[in-house]
Amino acid sequence: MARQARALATRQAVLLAAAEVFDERGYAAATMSEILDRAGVTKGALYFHFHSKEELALAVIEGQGAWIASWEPSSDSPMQTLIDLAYAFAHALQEDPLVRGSIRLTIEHGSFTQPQIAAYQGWMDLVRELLQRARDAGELHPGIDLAAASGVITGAVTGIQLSSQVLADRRDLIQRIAHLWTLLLPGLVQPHALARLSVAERAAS
Amino acid sequence: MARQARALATRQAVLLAAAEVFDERGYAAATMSEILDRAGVTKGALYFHFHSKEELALAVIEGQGAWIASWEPSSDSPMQTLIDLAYAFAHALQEDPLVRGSIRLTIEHGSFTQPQIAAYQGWMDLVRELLQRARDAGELHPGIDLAAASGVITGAVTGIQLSSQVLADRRDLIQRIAHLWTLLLPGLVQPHALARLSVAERAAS
DNA sequence: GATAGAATACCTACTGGACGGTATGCGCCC
DNA sequence: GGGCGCATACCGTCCAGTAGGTATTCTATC
Repeated sequence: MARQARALATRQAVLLAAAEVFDERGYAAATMSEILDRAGVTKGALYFHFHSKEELALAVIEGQGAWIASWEPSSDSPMQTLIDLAYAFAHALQEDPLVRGSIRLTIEHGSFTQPQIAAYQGWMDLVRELLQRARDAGELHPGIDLAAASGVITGAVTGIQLSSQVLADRRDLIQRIAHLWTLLLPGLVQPHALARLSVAERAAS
Repeated sequence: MARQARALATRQAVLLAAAEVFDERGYAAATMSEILDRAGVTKGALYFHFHSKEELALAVIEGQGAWIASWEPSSDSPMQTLIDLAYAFAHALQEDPLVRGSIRLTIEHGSFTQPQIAAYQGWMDLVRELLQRARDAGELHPGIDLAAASGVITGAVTGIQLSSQVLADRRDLIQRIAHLWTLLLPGLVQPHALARLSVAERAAS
């Protein structure tokens, strides 16, 4: 382990640089040279750790799963947890290059289809599970289609994130998420539950 | 006009082929050769009509504006018109290659930023105007922020379209749009108006 | 309504550069 | 001293764009 300390550092540097470049340019327009330069690493070093551009991209996409796995649900009501998740994700999109790059690669379709679908599915599963718990807690309207609702929520967050990125470099992302929840919750949760939810972002725990 | 008949045909063929390839591959991964082949046209012909790859892409993006301009609002309530617009757009995404390519180029950011923002803005303006009329007609909840709502709606449609594309090649797009409206309308319109709206797709006029 | 000639529309062959990937070699730590 | 981690130089390919020539169609003049 110790002898790999340097190796691990360069690997991380490459991964970070790759995520940044993929985020800014997209997969096809990203060049290995730019990743090299930004990581401050030579070609030999990069290709020692990642055998191809595609493998590198897949490693970046993995970052998404890592973020989901590392996310800790608040000990609040399921619905409130879902709301908080959206804000936590929004902040990750603003600050964590790996998440940013990962999302862009997931959204761009063409080369990878398989892992992209898996990444999407990871999100939908998480949202759906929270919705399920919200239903069990009696927060949701009766008759809500959980699969449909989780599809709408993930899709809407995806799109809102995207338009915020194109129009304002994600600076207004938090606000837009707030607007989304404001409009979406009345169709989702029962009035008594709605009254107890804080739609705006809450202070980080 | 008559003397340009042939020229116009090839120009259209190129534009169509370009839209298809851009839709399938994205801007950077799209090659002029593939566009050439698919259009059944030679390089000289293409470069006579479009002087660069970028110019070609911009021409495709224009298709979006053309679609908006050619769209005719139904003579129904403003809110119903907005709902119908989403379905009409969904069908265009399923069937009209120019719209498909146009959307992908708009969503991919990087090279064009300026025209992309304009395209986005066109959509938001249209949605906002319909919302304004809906408010004037007393359909909306009081206190709805029109700018915020139009941002949420366009963003949500964008993202839902995208996830439908990645996950199911847009086959379930109509359904997903229906789910979106089902969840979104209660937070947007007043109960008496909601009762009069048909959320599902209506037969084409 | 034929003819010249001038645009217009298109074709083919080519070029320079950039890109992803590789081969080979060298130092440094266990 | 052996393999892990990295450096450098190089290769083949592909791509956007161009140069220069050719066909096609319109216009003008008779």
